[in-house]
Amino acid sequence: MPRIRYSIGDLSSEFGLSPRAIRFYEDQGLLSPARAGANRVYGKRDRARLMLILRGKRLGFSLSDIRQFLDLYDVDRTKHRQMAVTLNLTRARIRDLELQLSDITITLAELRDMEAEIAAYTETTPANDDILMKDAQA
Amino acid sequence: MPRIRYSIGDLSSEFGLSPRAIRFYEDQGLLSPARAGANRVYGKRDRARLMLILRGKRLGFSLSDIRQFLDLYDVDRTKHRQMAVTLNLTRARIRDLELQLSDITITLAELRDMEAEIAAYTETTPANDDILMKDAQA
DNA sequence: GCGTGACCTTACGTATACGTCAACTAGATG
DNA sequence: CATCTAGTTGACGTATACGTAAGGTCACGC
Repeated sequence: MPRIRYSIGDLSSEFGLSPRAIRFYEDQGLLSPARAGANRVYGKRDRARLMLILRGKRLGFSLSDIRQFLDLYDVDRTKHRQMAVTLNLTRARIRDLELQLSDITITLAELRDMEAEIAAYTETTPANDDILMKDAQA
Repeated sequence: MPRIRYSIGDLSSEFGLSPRAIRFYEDQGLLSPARAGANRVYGKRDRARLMLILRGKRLGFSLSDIRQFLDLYDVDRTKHRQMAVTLNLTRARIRDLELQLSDITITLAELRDMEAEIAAYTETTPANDDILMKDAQA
């Protein structure tokens, strides 16, 4: 069976984040490891929570979002409230990302136009005119 | 012919940004309006620059990026250096956005999975198990 | 007894783009 | 004259997620 006690360095190197970051999550109330004297001692549960945190981050949630479902994850035995909250946050996040997606798509199109025009310009090398001014007119 | 002198309030309300923002651009070296006493007086050129700034922002460039081509825009008569720099910044930005795009696409897929699973879960309402733990295992 | 490594706390620094006072001045208006 | 409006500068506040000293503790090995 796997180890069940980890130092901050263990988790740090296992997951490739700084000890500072892990302590920061604790400051923010996302973790609360046991202590051996002054040293933090993480158990299986703490490690699982850390994995949830990292997953949440990969999905673009803020630490306070993550704290929300992490808190519920502890308290709510039936998991219904947790599920509901998580679902809400998830849907909100999806909406965000969908917006970003269309923004980025549009912006990319503009930038590619710009790139093409500049490239064409610098190849033919006329002498004057201004790409950037294109839609910056009154 | 259109007006050729604008107060900070004129530009502020025309473009829908705060006077504070406009002064901030000046602090950052993006603008340098004339003065009438202590008051800022913006000319046609300043207004054009402000439009370039806003366009740059829409395209997601940082103010320091924008300052780069704005600086060159003034000095470089032939525009070759400006074009080159702008082209580089544009291509870098395109790479950024392409990365973001794939990140978002992937994340969206994950989130939609998550949403579906949670929704299914809360409908059938079993009693235990944990969606979030899905890939948070050792 | 001493150096080393891993850990600890406190607390300021970083980046970005402004927001938000505070305190003051100049010009126009009633 | 009093007030209102628009403008000015300076400086601290905001949000996020840590980085980065600086200095101290503790166990281990030699």
